[in-house]
Amino acid sequence: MQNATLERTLTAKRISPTAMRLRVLEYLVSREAAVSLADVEKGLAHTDRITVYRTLKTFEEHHLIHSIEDGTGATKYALCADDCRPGTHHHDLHIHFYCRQCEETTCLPRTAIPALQLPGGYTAEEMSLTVKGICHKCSQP
Amino acid sequence: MQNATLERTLTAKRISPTAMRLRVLEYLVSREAAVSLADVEKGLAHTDRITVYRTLKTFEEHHLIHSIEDGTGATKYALCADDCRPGTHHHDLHIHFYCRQCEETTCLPRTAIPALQLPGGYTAEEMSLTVKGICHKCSQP
DNA sequence: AAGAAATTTGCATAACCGGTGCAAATTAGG
DNA sequence: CCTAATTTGCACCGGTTATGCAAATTTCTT
Repeated sequence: MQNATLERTLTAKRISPTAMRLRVLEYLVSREAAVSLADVEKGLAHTDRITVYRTLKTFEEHHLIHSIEDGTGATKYALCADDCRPGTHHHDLHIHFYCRQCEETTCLPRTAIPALQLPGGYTAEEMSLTVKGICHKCSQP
Repeated sequence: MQNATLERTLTAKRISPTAMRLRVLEYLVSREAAVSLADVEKGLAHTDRITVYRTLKTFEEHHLIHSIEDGTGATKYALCADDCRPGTHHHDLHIHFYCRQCEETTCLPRTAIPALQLPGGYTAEEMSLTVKGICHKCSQP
């Protein structure tokens, strides 16, 4: 992806486009599956783990990425959909699929979570639905 | 709860009723919300963290309790419903509710997860749905 | 363009959670 | 009651998340 495009992606979310952040974002868009902090650290040479950690936190605060708990112990991160801006941010209202074969976690944006009827008095603000199984790539014969 | 009742609960799941396990189980049934390893450690005096850890693992293996990832970083545990025995164990197929006010996680067994239609090629084996918001206790005026 | 202010980065360091190996203590079995 | 198996407690390890602080970079102002 063009550097100018990455830069516009950051400024659109009101994130100062520093060299570090451009590198992390470039890595994120190059990966299809959700990535962990360790993944980014390994994928980018000569980077400080703490800086990557804070970069991801900044991205998350500005709703450029969202975090995923897939049960592996390490928090994963994935780019938000384009229409995921503050105010209409739907808090990851899609399924996260963890494949126990390839051990990758992916977002399934086209699979909406059906509306739930919570017991009286309960108010839902966010929800996360993680499904574990075999993904379509690993199901190929 | 009577000690004999606790003991029967353990033996029914084929767990040897040692003193340690009876104490941990007594603590679990006394708590309404899901508890973390640290909670049990703090709730019971003169206990070794590792022993509690392994006790919880044993309980989980024998389907007496199930683990919950509520996004707080620490794994929580809650007693399984009575009909949750091996074979018909439904892998926590109910909603887990995390209240950001009281910071407690509870099971909502009467709120079933609606069936999902996954994209082609994907096979679901387990799933977990965690809802974050305000619980009925913290909604009281 | 230059200098000051604010932000970002990198290093040290630590808290916390989950986990393993091994020897002592406890429980179960004959 | 004595032996074998299980359980418990201590020492210790590793990974992830996190904070404080000084240096470097970026942004703002003149």
